[in-house]
Amino acid sequence: MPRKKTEAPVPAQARTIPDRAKTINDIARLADVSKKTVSRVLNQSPLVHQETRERVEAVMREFNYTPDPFARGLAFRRSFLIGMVYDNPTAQYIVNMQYGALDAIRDSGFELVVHPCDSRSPGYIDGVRRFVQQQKLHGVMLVPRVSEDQALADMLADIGCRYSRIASVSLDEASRMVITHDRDGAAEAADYLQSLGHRDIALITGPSSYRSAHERTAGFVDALAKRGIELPSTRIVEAGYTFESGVAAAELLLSGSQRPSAIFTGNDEMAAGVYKVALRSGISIPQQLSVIGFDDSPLASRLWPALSSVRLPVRDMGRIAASMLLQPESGAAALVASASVRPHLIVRDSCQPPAY
Amino acid sequence: MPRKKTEAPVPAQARTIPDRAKTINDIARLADVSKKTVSRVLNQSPLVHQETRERVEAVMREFNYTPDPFARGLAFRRSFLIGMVYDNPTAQYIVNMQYGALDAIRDSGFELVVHPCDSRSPGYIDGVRRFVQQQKLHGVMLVPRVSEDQALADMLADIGCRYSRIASVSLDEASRMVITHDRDGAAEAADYLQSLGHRDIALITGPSSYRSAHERTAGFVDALAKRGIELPSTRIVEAGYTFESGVAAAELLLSGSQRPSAIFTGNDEMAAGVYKVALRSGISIPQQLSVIGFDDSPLASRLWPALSSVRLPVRDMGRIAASMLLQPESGAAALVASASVRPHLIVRDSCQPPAY
DNA sequence: CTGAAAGCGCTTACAG
DNA sequence: CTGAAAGCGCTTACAG
Repeated sequence: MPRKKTEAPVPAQARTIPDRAKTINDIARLADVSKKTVSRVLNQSPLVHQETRERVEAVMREFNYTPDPFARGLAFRRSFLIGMVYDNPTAQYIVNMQYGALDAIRDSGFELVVHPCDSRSPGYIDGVRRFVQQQKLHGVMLVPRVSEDQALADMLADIGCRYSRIASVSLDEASRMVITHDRDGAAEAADYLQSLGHRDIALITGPSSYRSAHERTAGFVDALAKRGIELPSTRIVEAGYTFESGVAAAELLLSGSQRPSAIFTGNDEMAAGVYKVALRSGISIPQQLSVIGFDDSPLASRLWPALSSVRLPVRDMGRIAASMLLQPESGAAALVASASVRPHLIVRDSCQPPAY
Repeated sequence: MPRKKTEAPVPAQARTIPDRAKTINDIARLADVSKKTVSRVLNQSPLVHQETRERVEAVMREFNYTPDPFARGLAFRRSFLIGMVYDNPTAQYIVNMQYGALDAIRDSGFELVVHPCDSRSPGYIDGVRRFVQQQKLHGVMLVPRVSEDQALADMLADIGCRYSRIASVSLDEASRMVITHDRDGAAEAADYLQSLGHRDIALITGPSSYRSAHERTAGFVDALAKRGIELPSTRIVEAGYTFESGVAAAELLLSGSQRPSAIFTGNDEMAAGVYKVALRSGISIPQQLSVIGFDDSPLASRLWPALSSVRLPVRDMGRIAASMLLQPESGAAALVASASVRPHLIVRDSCQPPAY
């Protein structure tokens, strides 16, 4: 790739590139085009002669040129930053989602900016708005549970900020949704317990205000019903997705003389609560009690016996949600087909047939 | 705070502010000063008359003005972004550190950009350099274990990027260090076990290439020695900071007929491995075996019996490390006094006197 | 298909 | 203590 030093009658001086980062002007001079043409190449405009484009690209590559994101941000009135907005899910969930988003934006020139917030505080939507407008974000990923807040989505649409939402069911246009189908995962857990022979099964759910909790509960209850098992309301306890609330719910379910032979919990934290109550009461898992969690957090394999749990492909979810933001408006449709991810049950050592 | 509409003989037209975000020009016009003076107020220059400053600030407040970070970034050749560079510690650690950093930059106009990397891959330092230069980062926080890599720090110094390092011991100038004193935390664990009456104690360490592992080991061994207990080399097993490696190490230590009465592990993951082996072998915790972990991860309280563990104030560490980057060069000294954080033992249910 | 001019919203020299 | 000019590195709008 020789530099065509002698091709054009450009004075030597004009070819002298200072020893600092190259700018669009340097590239233009070296490629014997105007900066506007370089800009066109940068922005993939079709209005460039193939030969010209190649020459410009060669120079860019030779000098390892990347455009200044701040100059572009100023001119475009839009940055090359993707925001991730979330409200306190578990740490592993956040981190996996971040890895997924970073997978998607790697080598794209975009970067990831994080914005945790408290969706119960009154000013949180304003906080997100300031964040988005101040940083001129290219787009934001909405993670459960803020993804379920229609007022937030409305605000973003209002200010013209693109976004993608990750949720257990569709809440928006397909091009903005990553649907996780939690219902199917819960159904798989139900089928598995039924197939092992369990009939007296209990359920510890997350807070009913969470869409995911609702979906997981419905998926589990419906799948059991389909196999002829009706859960009495005494076998369904609502808890708060926390370890402590799981402990309290388990105490309720395991204290009576009529114990269920299996418990499904809306997440792994609450399953750990069930473990605590069972171990402390001398109820052995899985011999006397089968347990299934949801999330497949690291906790699941750390517990003993290792907890069977429904895994959500969180990293994939993050990758897809970020990709949706990068697509040009028109290309979003192409992604929709893959924008639906499926949970599946990871079987470990916490279940066996009931001891009747 | 009435707008002094009639004070200066400015034509009405000049006071008409379009209905878009205010710029420095709008503020200048409204405050009857030049944009340069507004810029001075923005940058806290002392070269502004007190009265002028107050007038400008009032206008800024009235119109909720915040400067455009991209325009500033372009002119300053430096952004208002803080980078966090890390190499795969546990999720909770990362998330807590992020919360701490966000605590520090809240309302400062800065934002946090995350950059996980793989310090074993050959090009990782180059990757960080591109990240820093491309985004013109204001500074980066180096989290263990990348914080221990002198080559990384040298590269950053080389390109003139400010940074702060979080590590168990001092590795750099005081103004760039948050020192976590892991040694003291491990010593506290040793003292506690000794005070309970344990004499035959074992240690599962992290990889010797990690500075934190070295410090935790040294702190534990030295504190025991100071109390007259020498650990034979057979009681010290090096593992990999992972659950699985903890299982393997525990199998080694718990298989013989001469079992130690207590085990201290370099992190909670490995302590969970000890739990697994003990539970599966019918060794009851804490009756037959006391265990102490390090990190106080969420896992610690989820295990049963709840694991005593040494807590590092990770969020504080993140807050301090980010604050150091925000200080003007001169002000860094003021922070040094507080830039040293102390671990402490959280006592739960995993230890009791040995059953001799 | 290509380019010269003006502008994005700030700052750094340089004057006064 | 304050300001007019030029510039940061890109893009948009307009010509050709």
